[in-house]
Amino acid sequence: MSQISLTFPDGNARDYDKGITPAEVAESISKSLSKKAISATVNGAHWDLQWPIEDDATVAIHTMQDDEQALELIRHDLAHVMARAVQEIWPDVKVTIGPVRDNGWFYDFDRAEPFTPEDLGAIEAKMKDIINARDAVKTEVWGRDEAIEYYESRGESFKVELVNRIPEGENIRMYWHGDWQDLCRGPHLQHTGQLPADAFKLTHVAGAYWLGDSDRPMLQRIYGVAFKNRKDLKAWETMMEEAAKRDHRKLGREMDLFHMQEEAPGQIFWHPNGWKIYTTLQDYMRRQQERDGYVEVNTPQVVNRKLWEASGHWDNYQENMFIVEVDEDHAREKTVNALKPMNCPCHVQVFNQGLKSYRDLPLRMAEFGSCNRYEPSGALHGIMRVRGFTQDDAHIFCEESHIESETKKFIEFLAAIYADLGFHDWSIKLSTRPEKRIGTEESWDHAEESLGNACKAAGYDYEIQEGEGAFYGPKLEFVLTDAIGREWQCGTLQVDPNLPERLDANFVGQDGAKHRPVMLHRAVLGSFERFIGILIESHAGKLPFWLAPRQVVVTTIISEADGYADEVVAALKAAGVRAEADTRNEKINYKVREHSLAKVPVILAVGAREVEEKTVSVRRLGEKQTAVMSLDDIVAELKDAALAPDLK
RNA sequence: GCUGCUGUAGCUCAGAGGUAGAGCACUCCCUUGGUAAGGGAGAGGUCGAGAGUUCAAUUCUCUCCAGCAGCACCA
Repeated sequence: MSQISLTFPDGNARDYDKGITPAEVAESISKSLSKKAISATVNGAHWDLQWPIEDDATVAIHTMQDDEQALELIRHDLAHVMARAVQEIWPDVKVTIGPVRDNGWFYDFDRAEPFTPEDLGAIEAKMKDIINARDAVKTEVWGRDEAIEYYESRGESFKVELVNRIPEGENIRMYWHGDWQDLCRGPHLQHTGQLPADAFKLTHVAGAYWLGDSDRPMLQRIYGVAFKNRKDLKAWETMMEEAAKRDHRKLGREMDLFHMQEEAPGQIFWHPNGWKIYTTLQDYMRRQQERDGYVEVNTPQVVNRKLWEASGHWDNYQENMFIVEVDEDHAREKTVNALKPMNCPCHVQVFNQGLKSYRDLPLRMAEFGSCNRYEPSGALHGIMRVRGFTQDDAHIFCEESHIESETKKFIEFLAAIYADLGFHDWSIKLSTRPEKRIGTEESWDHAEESLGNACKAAGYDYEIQEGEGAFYGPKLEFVLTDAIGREWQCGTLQVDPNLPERLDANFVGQDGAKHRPVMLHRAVLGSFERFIGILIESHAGKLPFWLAPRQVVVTTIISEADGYADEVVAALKAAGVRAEADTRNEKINYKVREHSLAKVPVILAVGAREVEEKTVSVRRLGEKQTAVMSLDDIVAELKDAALAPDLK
């Protein structure tokens, strides 16, 4: 038998028989390692302990100390254990796929009856039995026909399809957890006893399409989460509770920001408090855009379908547009309009008025564009995904040669705004040409290169999303991370040579001939509605002072201080601070509690002493201590704090 | 749109085949109290909408609407 040389992480190499498995390697090193081993990394690939090694390789044996591999295996093996538990309880259920995802896994099942929350408990209990049984995991490579015959004989039609989808030349790997069998890529643990019986939880059931295709049958997906130990599971539960506390729908009600109701699904009734956030943010954005060389326009809401046909939206998005039919007197046919789902075609109309010269480019045309899209009912989510929204939209009409410099300028613009808004952790994704596309390879090369170069020139790295671009051009997506680590795609920049072509936009070049401009669609916040939702959740409602809708409440301790409270409020208002007095006949405890819950950043209390000394007792949100300050000092401080970051 | 679940007072929720209840919020009264709920009284509901079963429906059935969790979608 021929020998192979295995190199270990410490640099030492040893010769072994060809075809040796990591399990045997571990055994050769030490008894305890062989017991603790969970998997290996062989030449960079995550490797099952049972898979043979055929050539010289670098080998690292993993134990539960290696978080990345341990979690991957725990979650993956639990997916199998759950599927086994389900089939042991309900033998007629068909199994499909069960990958690792986020903090756990899911597994999709085909079963006529829906799973109930009580079922989840029963499955969990059965899973614990399987873990306690410490059943060995075994694996074999099978031939395609053999595997298909096996699954057909068991009526596992979804597995048959999966086997058929495995590309030629790839191993068809069969796994057993005890007697229970599944088709699986692996790797897996040595035995189910290596799983933590107290660190997983089945979270919920939901429908999911087979292979993610809405034309295919809907299966039942059971989600689970799993960690290395109970402590980590608890931490996850705490984190989920924290996220629930931050839910913008809950905070929106508690802070009296907005409401939504049945008669206008997917649309927002902004209350005075919420609208204050909105307008403050919009005023800020308007100042930024003016400073950065944009011109602001405003365009119609209801536009004849002819324009949408010309732009191509009618063909692609008719289903998602609000159609408005107008039956004009004496008209043979109704006029068909659509509420605008986006602003770009209208912006091209503005561009097309009058002759444009190359000297006019780049032309940066901005609009706080109110759009309406008939989003599928299941997509709606609070103010984050709505049917009526306003984008901080702009289109930069430019020449191809401007793409790079305009993109760099935009990235710097966006970076400054995110920083002002308190988001310092964000990243860029570059989506490149998809399979179905229009335009020449040269123009794609140029556009993709321009976007990449612009990122580098602005000093940012980017991640490439192969084939994720729009059919007409590549795009950048800007993803920010919020205070509890969740990611939100907000900003975007898309290169579009198509729409100017379709809507016949042109400019007179230096050569006196007509040329086609390129459009860059771009947004920083995305939509105000969604962005405000993100702000609320990221700050848990405790917005930065300048954005807080109610900045100061002056509470009285005794009614004799009412007049002074009004004086304090007047002084704050004169300084541009949003202040109100609370002179209700309630105790200070009561008032402090109420305004704290409403997330008012500063509570000023005034009683006999304050009236006497012309001071206020200052209590800041989130702090227990209070401090006495002179009226002049607090007004000066809050006057500054109330200014938007760009006005300081 | 699809699967499952939910819809009772402003909010959070309980309830039962015989037309409803709690806490908080609200109004009034007492209380002037020093930093996260002082006390008392009162008012408040076509039980999401429509149809069906029934002597009787808010409760059971069906349809619709909306919401929630996923999936699909997101120009």
